[in-house]
Amino acid sequence: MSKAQFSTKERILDAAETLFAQYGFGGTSLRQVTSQADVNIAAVNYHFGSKENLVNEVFRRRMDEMSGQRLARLRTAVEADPADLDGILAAFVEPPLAMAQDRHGGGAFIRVIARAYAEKNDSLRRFLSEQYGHVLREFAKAIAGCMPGLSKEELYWRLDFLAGSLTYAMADFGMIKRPAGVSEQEHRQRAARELIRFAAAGFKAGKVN
Amino acid sequence: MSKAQFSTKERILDAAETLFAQYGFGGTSLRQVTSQADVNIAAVNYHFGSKENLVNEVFRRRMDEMSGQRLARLRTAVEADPADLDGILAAFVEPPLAMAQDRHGGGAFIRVIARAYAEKNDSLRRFLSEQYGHVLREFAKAIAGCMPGLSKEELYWRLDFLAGSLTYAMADFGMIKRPAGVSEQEHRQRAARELIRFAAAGFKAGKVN
DNA sequence: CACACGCTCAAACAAGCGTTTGATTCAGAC
DNA sequence: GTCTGAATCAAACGCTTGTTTGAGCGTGTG
Repeated sequence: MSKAQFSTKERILDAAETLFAQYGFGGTSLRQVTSQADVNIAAVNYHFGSKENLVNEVFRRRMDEMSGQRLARLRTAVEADPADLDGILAAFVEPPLAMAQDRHGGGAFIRVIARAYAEKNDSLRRFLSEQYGHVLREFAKAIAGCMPGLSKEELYWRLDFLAGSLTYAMADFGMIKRPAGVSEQEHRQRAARELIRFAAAGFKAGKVN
Repeated sequence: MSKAQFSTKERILDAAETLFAQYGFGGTSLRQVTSQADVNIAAVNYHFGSKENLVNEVFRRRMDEMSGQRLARLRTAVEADPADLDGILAAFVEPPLAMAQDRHGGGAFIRVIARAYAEKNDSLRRFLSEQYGHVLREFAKAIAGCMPGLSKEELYWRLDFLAGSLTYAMADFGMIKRPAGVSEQEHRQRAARELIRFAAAGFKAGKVN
């Protein structure tokens, strides 16, 4: 957090990430960002050009890392046992949840993703689907390998449901609150286990009708 | 939409609902609302007192209806067969989905709910949990009746996952798009069936660990 | 030393925000 | 006819927004 250790650019990105997670993109002013980053207000437009560019940069910084982790874990899971659905779902669910509990780096980033979907920023969503859509397709392929009876359509429905549950859970939108006495890390790990269990059973459900 | 047919208050509520669904609460200005409603800007504060009050009223108008439908369907489902989890989940899932496809009334309202969670408007969330928290508790009780082995904690986790999937699906956040040639009504019904199937299997999953 | 360049700063910019004001309109009561 | 009170209106309020400006800083090069 000290001014000496991190560059102005990094401090702005960190502050923006935290505040976007808390208040959304539209709900966060550049004055909030620059104040928290201990930086002059003009620095944002100097380093990023505009607020919209800042939003994109906040994403780019973390998204590559997360997608890479997901794909790497997917590959090792499939190599170990291509029929292990739980392993595949863990590869999908755990990197974002791990990131969510990582305090130093993008602990807030996960909530920013949820924001992005909720605010329906079309240009941002297009950016995400263009840049990272192949990750979802990889997972769909792997899951299809586990579940030969499942139609492609059903598979995508259920991936949507999983993504919804994950987003919701990660953003603390729901009723479940971390109880006192339980560390945040334990809470996140519990969430991952519960979600994997829930989703695995859901994916294994018989065909509708 | 004509000025003669609906009161100023109703026109403001309709316009606000539509715009809130599209741009969020913070992203919608009162000038947008009053312009779309063909009403003077001062009318909002005259009839509602403040923007925050307007937001609450947009919710109150539809939420009572939706909660009533959910509870009514829950009661008949439990009376018919207290062990029928699918019936209980249908009582939870179908009223909002039906509302989402109702073009005349709150077709936009469902997305407004998703917004509400995403924007983490604390006062609004408090309002919702105070006014409509008992509905969730009723469902939790009914589901617990079906699933005697499930701990209260796990039950709430899974309700959160269901709510996440439902919100996500209703707001069209996901990848699944309605194919050409499929009516919106068919699409919504498909969504309901798929989600119930998915969630029922998830609820029936064994304990974690 | 002098010049140049990357960077930071206080200050101002126009535009938009939610809200308030005070005048005006208009139907119904007496 | 007069009075009343609800409803609507144009205009302005003070404030915050994202962005721009131009001066000034410090560092490294020639």
